[in-house]
Amino acid sequence: MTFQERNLDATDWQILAELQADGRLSYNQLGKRVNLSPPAVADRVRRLEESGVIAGYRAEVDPARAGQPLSAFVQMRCTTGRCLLKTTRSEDFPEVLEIHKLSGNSCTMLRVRVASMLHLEGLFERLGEHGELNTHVVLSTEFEGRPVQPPASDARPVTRSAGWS
Amino acid sequence: MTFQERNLDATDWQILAELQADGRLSYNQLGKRVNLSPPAVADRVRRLEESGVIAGYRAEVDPARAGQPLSAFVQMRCTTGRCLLKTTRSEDFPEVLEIHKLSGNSCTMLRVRVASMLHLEGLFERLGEHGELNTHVVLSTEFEGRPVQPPASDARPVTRSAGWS
DNA sequence: CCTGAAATCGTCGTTGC
DNA sequence: GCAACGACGATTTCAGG
Repeated sequence: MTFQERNLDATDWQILAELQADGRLSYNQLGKRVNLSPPAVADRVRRLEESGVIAGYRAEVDPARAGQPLSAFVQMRCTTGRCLLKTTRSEDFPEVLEIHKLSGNSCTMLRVRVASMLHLEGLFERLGEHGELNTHVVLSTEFEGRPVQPPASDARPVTRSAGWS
Repeated sequence: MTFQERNLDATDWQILAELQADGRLSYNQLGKRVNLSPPAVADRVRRLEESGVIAGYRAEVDPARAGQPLSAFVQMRCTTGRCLLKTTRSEDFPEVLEIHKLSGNSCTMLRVRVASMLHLEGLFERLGEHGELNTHVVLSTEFEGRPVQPPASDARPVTRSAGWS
């Protein structure tokens, strides 16, 4: 699929907001909230799906209530030739929920989720084989999963005079 | 709601796996995949919802295709009395997708998402008012949103002899 | 937990603006 | 090109065993 960025109007963003809040809204209810007929919203939603803006629909599982209350961030500075991304497959580390390549000193940023401190310790030991770790245990999460929102209309974030400050 | 951790059997985990992959599965299709009748799976799903294991159903929006291709992690070391958590409301920073309180040196870990480098620069300047920043721009994301999976049956991650190594 | 029937919803083709 | 109307098919839900 070619990567074309669709032009989203206000109605599209309204639809995205509703479906990010409740992915199981019927086209009937969704149509009422955005002031469109059910077939009209169905058409728009289908276009959003086909263009990839809507990547899918997921049930959100509360990890704590599913028996995995501990999470952490792990910055990795991979040993040359032993980078986690190249020497292992994702199935070897089911506790790793996300892997991001970073700029800067750290090679990658990992997000992990485990059942207990014992699991976390064991995971850190296994990850340590692949490089230098910098771990941050999450004490609590203020919020996450905030919906993607339309960019601010005043697109210019700061006004500065030319030259160095 | 009291925080009771439900006992999930193999069928529950199977249901959770399917609904995390596709949150819009009908009870008909879901029943076929887990070998249950539609009313039976509907009952199980309803119990999972009411117990909070299933926190909700969300449409997953691809931020890049929605015009916000840049993301970053921000570790904050809040200035005393100016902690971001206490002096601002979340609406003041719509670019912040997640806020986690951390152990260790950093006060909090933020996950941010913006439309351009100019936005990112402006956001960093605004966040800088609240404490010391340590920013990590994401170059690419290997994967994220991996589903919550059942804990491994061999719950003991490592075997070690007593005493210091 | 499975089988049947009624109500609701999604889908499709058509028409009108 | 987009939105509203109407009929068919599927799904959800409730009753009973």
